[in-house]
This record gives sequence, C-alpha cells and structure tokens, in this order.
Amino acid sequence: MTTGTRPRLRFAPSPTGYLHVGGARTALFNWLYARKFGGEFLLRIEDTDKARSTDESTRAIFEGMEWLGLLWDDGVVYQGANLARHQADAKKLLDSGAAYRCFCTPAELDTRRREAESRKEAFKYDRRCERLPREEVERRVAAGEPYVVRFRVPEGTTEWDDMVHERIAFPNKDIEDFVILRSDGTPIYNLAVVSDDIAMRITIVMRGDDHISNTPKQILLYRALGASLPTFAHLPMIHGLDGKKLSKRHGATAVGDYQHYGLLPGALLNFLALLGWSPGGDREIMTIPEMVELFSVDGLQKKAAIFDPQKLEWMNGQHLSMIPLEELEPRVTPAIVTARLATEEELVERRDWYLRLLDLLRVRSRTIDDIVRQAGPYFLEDIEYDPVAVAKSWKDPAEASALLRATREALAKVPDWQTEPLETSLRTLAESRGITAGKVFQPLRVALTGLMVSPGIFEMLIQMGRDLSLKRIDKALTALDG
RNA sequence: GGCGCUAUCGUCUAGGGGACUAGGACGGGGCCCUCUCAAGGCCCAAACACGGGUUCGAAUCCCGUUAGCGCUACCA
Repeated sequence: MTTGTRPRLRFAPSPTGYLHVGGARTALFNWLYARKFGGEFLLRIEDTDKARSTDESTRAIFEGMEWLGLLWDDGVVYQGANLARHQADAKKLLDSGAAYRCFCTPAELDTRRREAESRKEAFKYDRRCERLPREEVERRVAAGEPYVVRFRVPEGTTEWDDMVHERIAFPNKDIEDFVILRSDGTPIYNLAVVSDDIAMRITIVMRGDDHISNTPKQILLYRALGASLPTFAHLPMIHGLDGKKLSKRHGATAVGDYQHYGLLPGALLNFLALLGWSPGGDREIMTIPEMVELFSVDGLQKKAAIFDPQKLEWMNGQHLSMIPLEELEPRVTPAIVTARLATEEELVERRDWYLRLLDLLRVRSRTIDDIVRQAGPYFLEDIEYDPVAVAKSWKDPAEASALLRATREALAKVPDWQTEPLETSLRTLAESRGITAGKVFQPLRVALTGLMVSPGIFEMLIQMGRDLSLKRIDKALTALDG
C-alpha cells in the first residue's frame, strides 16, 4: 500500500463502443476520490485489442467525459503505445523464470478444453510446456515455431484487502498459468494493465467488480515484477430492470443517449453516484461540488444496483429546477435553435424575457426536451390547436366565441399589463357572467397556446405580452367563427 | 461444472447488538393547494431470503442453505 503520497487513480476504458453509463460511474468514483483527497485522475485508453478498438469510440469516450465534466489530469495514455514496455516486462518475467514459453496451439487447447467439458471437469492448462527441456525450447524457437508466454503461478494463496469488500482470497491452485504475451508478441490484458499501472504509478485501482477474478493474477504479476501493490477497490455492477448486467437491449446505455435525450450532466452524475454509493442519511439531491465534499469510501455499496430510468428522470427534473437560470440557458438554447423556434441572436436580444420563460417552463419539465416541447407558443407566429383541447374547452363553438370575445374586450381595456389588473379584469368578467374564473381561463388558455396545459394564465399573458395575446385571441375567434 | 462476489419495501438506499412499531427517496394509491399541468404539502400500501448458532438481546456478529450476479479466451 502506498501511503503518504498523493493518490493516483485512473479510468481505463477500452474503445470498443460508446461511453457506457457503467463506465461513466466507474470514472465518476475515481474522479470523486481524486478530487476529494487531492489526488490525480488519469485517463488511459486500452486499445490493445486492435480488432475491436476504433478511433470513433475513443472520441465518443472523450466527448462523454467532457460533457460530464469528468476532466482528467495530464495527457491521455494510449496503451497501444506502450507495446515495447509490455514486451520488455514479459521478457523480464521470462528471464527471471516467472514465466515460460508455451507451444500449445489454440486448436489444441480448444480440443482439450472441450474434452474437459464433456467430462464435466474444470479445464485448467496442464502446464505441459512448463518443464520442456531448455534445449528443446531453444530448438523450437529457432525453428520459428510460434509460442505464447505464460505466467507460472506459484503455490499458495493470493489475497488482498479490498476497499469496498473486505479481504478477498483466491487459492492459487484455482488460477491457471495464464497467457501474458500472444504468439504475435502483443500483450494480454492482465500484463498490459499491470505494466501500465506500475509505469503510471497508480496507487488505487478502482474498477468494476467483474475484475475481481483478474485481481489475483495481477497481484502475482506485480510481485513478479518487483513492484509495490496498489490498493484495489471493486465497485458493484449496474444491472438493467431485469437484474442482468446492463446492455444494449435495456435501452439507452450510452452517456451520449442521455445527453441527446435532454438530461443535465449534473443530474446524470448525481443519479449514477447514488447507484452504488450513499452519503449516509437521507441525502439524495447533490451538486457536483457537494458530491466531492460528501464522498467517502465508507458509503460505497457492495451490491449491484438496478438502473431505474424513472428515478433518473425525476432527478433530472429536480436539477432542472434547482440550477441557476444562467447555467440552464446554455444547455437549452441549442435545443431551441435546433427546433427552429428562434435563432441564437433573437434569444440574446430578449435574454431577460427568455430566462423568465425558462423559469416558467422548467418547473413542469423533466428533461430539456420537455422545455422545448412547451416553448412553441411563445415563439411561433401560428399555433396549432390540440383537438382534445378544442373538444374539451371549446365544446360549444358559439359559446366559446362569445366568451372569448368578451375576454378580449376586457383584456384590451386593461391599462397596465400586470398580474394584478389582469387578474382583477378576468375575475370580474367571470363574476359578471355568473361563471367561475376557471371557465374563463381554460378557453383562453387554448386560445393562447392551443393546449390543455400550460403555466398559469396570468404568467402566460405577461410572458406573451399584450400584442401577441390579443392577436392569439383574434386568431382563435377566426378559427371558431370560421 | 469450478472459482468468486452479493443478499433490507417493485427499485435506489438509511441502519454498523438494545434508539426499529425498520427511516428516506423513486414509482403506485388517496387527500390538500389550485385557472389546467407541473411543482409543493400531508397520508396509505410495500422489505430485514431461509435455517441454525453467539448473546440477556439481533436487520446488525458467525456458520450453513438457497437465490442472483460475475469470471472461467492467444477479449478488455
């Protein structure tokens, strides 16, 4: 264990897809730990599987991390660039006798594995190449026969104190002599990881608990390489609603999906943090700085958590209402522009009005898209009338028309377009007609927005302004009378 | 199959031997507020997997059972 020095952690995704929410959560915990305890958070791209790694995936990972605000210290480490060191480490192990050459071919291994399975036995490499005479090994190497390098697993037990779990122990007899270098000379995961983590001076390896069974192998490698061990922390998995490991068939699993769906990064992070960690007590809604402040290893969960999209949406709604309008604005504006409701310039021109609108709409929204969906009537020249709204609130066209006409007259006479006088005017109108105020408001709502639901009627009148409000009523009258 | 990890409401969790009639949140149901929808407030239903111990006393500690999940490649 390294103590006294600043902790160094890393997030090490393989670029074989998108940035997965599970990966994002692993990154988050690493990042939180580094921020909380004054350490370094590094990013390493594990691209040694050339068949599956793509530049596009690498870019997606960067984008996802940046959007989430999980920024890394120092430059990105590309594992593929460290081939020479990986090979040198393998050579070191070969020279010290900690590893040996194995000439068994994949086909042979496969056959033996199948045989073992058909006998219902656990397959484990039988070490037949381990005791090959030196002369034979040299002869076969000289003859150009392909070979892999295998690690010679010693006797005993390999164990460690996990930060999340307690002590975890594996009898070495259950670990086979695993391959560390392929026949083409490239490293296998466990070697590459250990070699890089040593080189990067990583002190805490925090990752998904699907790596628990790799850990004893890696510990053995650290020892054989003469390096000191990092502290291991194995985080629980995230499962889908069916209890299985989260995958594509569970729907949206990429961080980018949620970005496009209109979520706030702070909300996604808050939700992910609570999936596998608790600050203790009843605390739920947290900003990123608050999460850093509250973070501790004690609150880390051992049990896999199920990803519940409903709670995520609720949480996003909370964040939407909570963050400063100035912070919300730049996240909504691109969506407004994309929806062709307004140009960025128009929004800048009417900034105060625009911020007030956002404030009106966000309380009844769970996503940024919800806000955009409600924003139409405030920007567009023409609105569409929702058939259901028309059927319900303009049930009798003649009656609705008469009422709206009276409403228009009353509103037109209001000298000061403010809540108080507007409210007095409409309530007086209702009273004089012997109907409840709601009976006046609802047809007006449909005239103004074309919809059944909206913010409060006076808030809307003010937000739309006198001219647009009256114009909307005129158009409604045309539609009703026509 | 072998090895490993895990086990509190449907879900996320609080709880770290007596404060538990097991608390909060999402979701569900009801009520209030109210011009609609939200938001908010109040209330209801809903859990310690099972079996043994340890102890005066277990959701909390130990051991089994069961179940779920993960790993079991010349993938990462």
